[in-house]
Amino acid sequence: MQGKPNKGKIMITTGLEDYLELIYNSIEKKENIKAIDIANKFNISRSSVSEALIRLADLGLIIYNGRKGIDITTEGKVEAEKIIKKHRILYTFFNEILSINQTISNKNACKIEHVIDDEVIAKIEIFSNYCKANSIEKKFKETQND
Amino acid sequence: MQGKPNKGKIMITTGLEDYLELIYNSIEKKENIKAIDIANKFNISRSSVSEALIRLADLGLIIYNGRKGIDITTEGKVEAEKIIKKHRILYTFFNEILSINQTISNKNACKIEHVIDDEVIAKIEIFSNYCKANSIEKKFKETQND
DNA sequence: AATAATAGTAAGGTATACCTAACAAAATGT
DNA sequence: ACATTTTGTTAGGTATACCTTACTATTATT
Repeated sequence: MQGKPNKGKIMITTGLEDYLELIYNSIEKKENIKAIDIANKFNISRSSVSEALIRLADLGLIIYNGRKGIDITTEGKVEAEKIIKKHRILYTFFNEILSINQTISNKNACKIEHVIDDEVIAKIEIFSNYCKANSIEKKFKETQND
Repeated sequence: MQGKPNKGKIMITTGLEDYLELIYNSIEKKENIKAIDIANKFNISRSSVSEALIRLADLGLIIYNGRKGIDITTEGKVEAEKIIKKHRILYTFFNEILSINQTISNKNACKIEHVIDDEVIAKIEIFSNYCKANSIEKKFKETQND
């Protein structure tokens, strides 16, 4: 039922997706991400990260050379960007349309981004834009205060 | 990272939640659900269901006596109802507000219901009602056809 | 340069969620 | 009633995602 990576596609698990996301973001910020940073961020052991990085490298998503550093491949970037885009769309919907605080919006986006289908995400994005274009989120927020 | 049941609460895993949901719905419909029905529904083996039912019974959510039948406890009902409510709210939002077809709406509700927080679900419910009360979903749908 | 601290790996362990194969008990068909 | 099929259980196996402990290699401190 679980853990079974989906069909043919690359399809990595929730955990690996999270680690890849962090690697991508760090590299974008020109930060030199190391295995231990991932361990600290997600509160998992160094050895678990070690294994996970080897897996991501096996999947062709990163280039990993131990202490020499972690780099992301083109394919890895594409995957990471997909996840980050989902995250951003969900976060925006929760925070800006539903007026849910940043922490909860982020936490829920983090979990849902791994399971939601592209079609649904696409619709949420369009709908969020529609709401903003028509100030629906403002009108909705007003009904919430009374 | 994964599979780790959350904090103190009852907290069962995605798979167990799905099975409990089916058990609850079958009992509501006065159907006599058996282990094999669960196996067929979720495409898993009889032995996996056997284990899962023992686990649900250990958690106090069902009463399981092999061939003698599956029954749900009060606590199990409460848990199942929570999940089913989340499912319903998500399904309605996807299908009626975003105009996503029933199959995709259902599939995504099935996955998200296990990870979304109560606060977010509550807001989605209120927002869906607000949309319907103001025919926002109809106006949105019109912009989609052009 | 020598020592101490940090970072990564390896080995071995746990728990979960599946699986198949073999078996036993119960339900069903004739 | 007897044979067949169905259903559930057991035993043993796989893969994942964690863990701890011990070890090694590198980096920093003095």
